[in-house]
Amino acid sequence: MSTTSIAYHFLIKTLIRTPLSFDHIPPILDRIELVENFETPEYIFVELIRFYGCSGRFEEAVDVFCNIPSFRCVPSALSLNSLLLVLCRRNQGLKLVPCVLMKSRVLNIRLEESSFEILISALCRFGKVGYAVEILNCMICDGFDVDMRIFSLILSSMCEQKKGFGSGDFGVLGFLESMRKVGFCPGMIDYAKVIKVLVKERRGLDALDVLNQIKAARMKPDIVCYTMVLNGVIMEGEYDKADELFDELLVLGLVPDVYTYNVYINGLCKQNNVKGGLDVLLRMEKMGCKPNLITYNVILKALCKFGKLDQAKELLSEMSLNGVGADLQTHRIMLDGLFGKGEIDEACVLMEEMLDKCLCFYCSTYDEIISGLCQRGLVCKALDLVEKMACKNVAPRPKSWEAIVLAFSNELSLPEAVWTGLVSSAKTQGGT
DNA sequence: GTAGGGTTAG
Repeated sequence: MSTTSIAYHFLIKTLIRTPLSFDHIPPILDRIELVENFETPEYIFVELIRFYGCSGRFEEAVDVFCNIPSFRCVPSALSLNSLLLVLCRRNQGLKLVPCVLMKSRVLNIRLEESSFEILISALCRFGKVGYAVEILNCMICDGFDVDMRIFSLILSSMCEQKKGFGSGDFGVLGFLESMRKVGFCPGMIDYAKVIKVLVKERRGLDALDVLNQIKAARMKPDIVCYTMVLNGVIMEGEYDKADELFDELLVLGLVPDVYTYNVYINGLCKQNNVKGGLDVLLRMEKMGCKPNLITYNVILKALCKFGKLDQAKELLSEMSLNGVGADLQTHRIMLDGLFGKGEIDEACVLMEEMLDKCLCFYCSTYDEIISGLCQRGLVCKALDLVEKMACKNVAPRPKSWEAIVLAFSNELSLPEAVWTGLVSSAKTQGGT
């Protein structure tokens, strides 16, 4: 390498580090091109491309790349990749990519596996998985060895697409199948992602199918996969299959964790088998698996649904003894349960407690309680609650006001508090 | 050998 080229490289490197040096670069390049006659090393262009690209000057970066031959240099995938990398960072740069690819053909640059990888990851990042798949197919056709990471990346992007990729040949399952034919060996994470999407799309039986595929590939599905599939079949109401799955994972020597138990208990509760749910709760504790908030909420909800309020209250104190604090959801479940069983007084107490504890969210049961009180002629009590809600900035819905006004309809005039409440309620409704 | 992917309700 010539001393001159080293000097130019130094000069350019220095300029790149100097702020606002854009104007100084073209004259130097002109000089190298027209006055000097050394073979310019490619890495000088790589640095320039990165520099322009990182400054958002995509066109200039592309110009540098296209003009490389004028500098007595044969461009390779090295400069192409550096250009692709910067262009692929932003949508604006991405638009120039097709042009660059055509130009690189003219320049006789053979795309390398790494070039494809850059393009595919960019397309996946921008949510254009369809194009990523097309490029993947090109790679396969051209006889490239595709890195497993690329398959996983595309699969994972497919799974993250907002619009479900659904069934058929163009879905996740179709992709998985066709990629397996060209040598892709999905790992547990790949399978888990596919299962997750299927369950999310409420296709529990397809998820079960994938679980069987894992087994067919002589792999042992792990507890996460089992848990998701279990959840999937339960959502589809396939409770027999759920039982089979639970037995199966035990036979395989997998240890259910709190997620697994929660899903299973939820399934039992959905079958109205609260007793079964409680049994499993005992069993998991015995096995050393601590129930969490979700475990309790699921069972509490089932107990309340069947009006087993005493048992629910018992479980409530049990959970706090176990160090699991009730959350908003827990309170809502209990409130609904109490109200549903007609225990308005207790529901009132709980409602006040919730407001005191600053669990200050709007809850439709509040309105039901207020209406319920009004219907029983306990309008003063209802007004107390409304006031308490106001203190916590929780506004009753119009339904509550209607009930209150109705309760006063036999009287000559509404109390002032009701008027102001009504007015501010109207304002809020108008504003939203 | 590792991490990582998973649970109620709305």
